Amino acid sequence: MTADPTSATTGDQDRRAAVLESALTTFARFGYRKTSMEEIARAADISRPGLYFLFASKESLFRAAVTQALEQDIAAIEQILAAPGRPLSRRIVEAFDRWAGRYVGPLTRDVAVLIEDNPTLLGAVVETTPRRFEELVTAAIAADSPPESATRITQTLISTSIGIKHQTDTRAAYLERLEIAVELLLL
Amino acid sequence: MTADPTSATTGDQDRRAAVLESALTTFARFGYRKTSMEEIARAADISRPGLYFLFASKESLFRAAVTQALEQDIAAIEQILAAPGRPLSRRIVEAFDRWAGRYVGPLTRDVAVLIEDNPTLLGAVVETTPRRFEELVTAAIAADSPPESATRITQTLISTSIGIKHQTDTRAAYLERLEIAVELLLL
DNA sequence: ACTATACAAGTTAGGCACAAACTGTCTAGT
DNA sequence: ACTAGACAGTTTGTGCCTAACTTGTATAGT
Repeated sequence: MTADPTSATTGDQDRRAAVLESALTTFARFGYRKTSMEEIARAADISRPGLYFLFASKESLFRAAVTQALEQDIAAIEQILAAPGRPLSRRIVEAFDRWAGRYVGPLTRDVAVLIEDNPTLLGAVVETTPRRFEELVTAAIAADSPPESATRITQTLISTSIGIKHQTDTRAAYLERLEIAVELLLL
Repeated sequence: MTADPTSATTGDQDRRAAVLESALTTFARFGYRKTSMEEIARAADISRPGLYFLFASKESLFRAAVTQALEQDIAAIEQILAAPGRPLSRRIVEAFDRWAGRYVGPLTRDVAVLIEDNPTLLGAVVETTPRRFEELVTAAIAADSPPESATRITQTLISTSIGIKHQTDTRAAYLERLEIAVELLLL
């Protein structure tokens, strides 16, 4: 008998996840076109044919990398917003930080641009995930506010977050401005 | 004796202003580089050498066009915010509409990008005018709110406006979203 | 106070050949 | 379940040339 197939599958998925994570940062640094499969393989410490063993093509790899990052972000945001002890404004700020603040820094600040610039390469995830984020934030706010104004507060906060992302260069600056906006809008 | 020099000078300035206005829309359509002096002259219904009689170079023409537009915007915004009868939120919305909503439409939506893409061509106007806009809005809000929170409300509104500008395609959509934000932030 | 025409100097665009790099696949090896 | 190496077919970058265009100016005319 060989090794337990379940753990073997888990090992596969771990490897895939690790490759996708490093691949996304590589894509973020150089953009989709200028990132070669060789560079991705080197960053993941595997051979280039081995990379093709894990992913059928560069395009599907890119899709998987973005999808994984978005799903992990959504999962983390669900956790953050569900934490019962912390005040609402604190949870909202942390949710936005995970959603947008992560992608402000000089290194990975182009992930958002990367996604926006290649809409055809990515499936419906790019459309549905922001909507999911909006739903989560709206639900969290609706616990403390009338539900009708919760959607308006959420939409305004999302716009504000986008604006701040364009105005600031560091994650700290983004957070500072966002905290003010959340404080003003959640009263 | 020849014609009155004062009226002659005024005529010059009117012609200059009209040329600058059409030149700005032409720049907005094709960008700075791809707009030729011939096109600008044609749009202004004068000859190309005549254009050089009014402006020494393409660069100074561009600078003058942007400067004039910004100064006219600021002047109009001063008028809007100073109108005593209208409610504050209405005046704020109209001020932002003049400041940013004007540059959302499909035709002239790239004026902001145009300005941001050519920082070296433009002098300090591009830095000082947004600051002036912020000061005007802050002063208007400070009439109804504690001055300390007025600056924070203004900064947040500016960020929100930038975000909405990136999310919407039409001036009407921009206005709709902005009105919600102003209503939420001015309570 | 302009227009029309023309011109020099410089920049840009298009075409084309050729070298380099990239993707996706295969084979052999461990 | 991989790695190393190699390979075909295609895409991409580069150097170079020429034609077209652009800027700024000058001249003559009204």
